[in-house]
Amino acid sequence: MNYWLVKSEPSKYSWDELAKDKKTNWDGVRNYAARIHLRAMQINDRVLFYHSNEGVEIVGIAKVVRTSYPDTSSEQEGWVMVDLAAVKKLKKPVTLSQVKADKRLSEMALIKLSRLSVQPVREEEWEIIMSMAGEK
DNA sequence: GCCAACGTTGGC
DNA sequence: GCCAACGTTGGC
Repeated sequence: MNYWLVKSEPSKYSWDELAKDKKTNWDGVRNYAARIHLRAMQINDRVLFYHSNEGVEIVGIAKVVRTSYPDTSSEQEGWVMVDLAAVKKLKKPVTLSQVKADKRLSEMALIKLSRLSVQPVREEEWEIIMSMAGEK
């Protein structure tokens, strides 16, 4: 199983909306690096849900329920989306400043590639974040 | 193929 | 609202 992180501006699509919808198609990704990660996603991979701009924190866990398929929101060929389903809201959200403050997380794409909207998370990083979130 | 100009993302 | 970082575009 692989781990990922996706970003969303809560004013556009928040964790609460995903929790209410149960699942959603993760469309609108128009970045080549992000697309590579979308294509690599497998069913049941775990996905951290991050709120950018507002909150600036990891708020929940989602999972991949459908692997990549053509993004119908794009007029151009080639862009893809996946389907994500809500798994659970974190007991305690993990803020960007907490991630920045932990040396063990200093290699995270969230910090190093701050503009990448779909990014991989290492298993060690996942475990650290889970413990910060009070999930262990 | 280089690089300047420009647009977008996202933290603060 | 500002600005740094970075991706994309387009002229040469």
